[in-house]
Amino acid sequence: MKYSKATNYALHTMLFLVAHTPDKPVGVQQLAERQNVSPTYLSKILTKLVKAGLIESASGANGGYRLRRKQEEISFLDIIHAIEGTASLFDCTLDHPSECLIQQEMVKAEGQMEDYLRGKMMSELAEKMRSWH
Amino acid sequence: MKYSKATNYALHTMLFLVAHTPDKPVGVQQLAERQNVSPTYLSKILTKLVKAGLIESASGANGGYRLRRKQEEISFLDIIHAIEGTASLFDCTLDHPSECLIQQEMVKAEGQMEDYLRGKMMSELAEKMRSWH
DNA sequence: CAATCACAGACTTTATTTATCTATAATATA
DNA sequence: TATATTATAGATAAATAAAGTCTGTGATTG
Ligand code: SF4
Ligand code: SF4
Repeated sequence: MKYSKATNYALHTMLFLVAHTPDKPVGVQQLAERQNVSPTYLSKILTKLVKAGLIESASGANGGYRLRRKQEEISFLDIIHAIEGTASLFDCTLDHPSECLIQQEMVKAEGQMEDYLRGKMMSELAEKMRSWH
Repeated sequence: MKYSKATNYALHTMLFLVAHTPDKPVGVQQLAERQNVSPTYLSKILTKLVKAGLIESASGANGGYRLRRKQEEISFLDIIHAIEGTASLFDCTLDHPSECLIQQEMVKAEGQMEDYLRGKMMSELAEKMRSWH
């Protein structure tokens, strides 16, 4: 079990957009270079973020991506859910999974992780960034 | 990102071993039937649990698997780590991941889930089982 | 109109997971 | 001791998922 590289790309892109000057859209090419990933692939990932309402895109010259919400309203969980989906990490494969005890505990455990990620906003990260980089 | 089916099999097997009469080893055939999985495949999974020291195996007639520790000393996390490994769920693929802020937060989030799983013992589950099944 | 950009879908490649098959080693018991 | 029974190991195959490419289309700017 691993987070996908797509999630990694998405998180780093969001962090960059947050740290970057607001309002001016950033093209996928620039974003892709920083992460050593092909623009077309990154584009596919960012489209998911667009559909999730986290960023917005502008076609044409001087187009690109920019934040849609304020950075203090974007959580890690928002981004991760946009990429990985919201399904549970654990699926009881047996026939009566609706009341599966194991399943229940696994979901609770996952909930702990999600709670943390839900509370972790991009603004906080950007703050730390500024004092380091 | 999903937990593997192997983890599911391992957890259910452990739960069965805990709920079952202690001391008498249980063969992989019996364990496999309950979960609709091939004995050889399950065997491979259980061997990981053996190597992790959670259960022990006995060859030959009347052989099989039995718990090695007391059930109140076996946590969900023990089982999951035995199957999935202990590596972090998130790998920053960029060049300076040692001090990656994103990585740090992801590891913390994962730690929340692990804390829950570390505290969840098989004995507690077996308890609930008894009052249901 | 021409250049620039995002989007969509088909496709390929690579990696991982799941599962099978076969042969070997250990053990009980008849 | 011989035989049946059971776990283990390793090679391999099949299925699934993730990662990445390619190409064409549509929107926007200037
Ligand atoms: S934990 Fe109990 S209820 Fe859930 S699938 Fe396993 S046996 Fe069934
Ligand atoms: S979060 Fe900052 S330090 Fe970490 S990889 Fe991204 S840019 Fe580098």
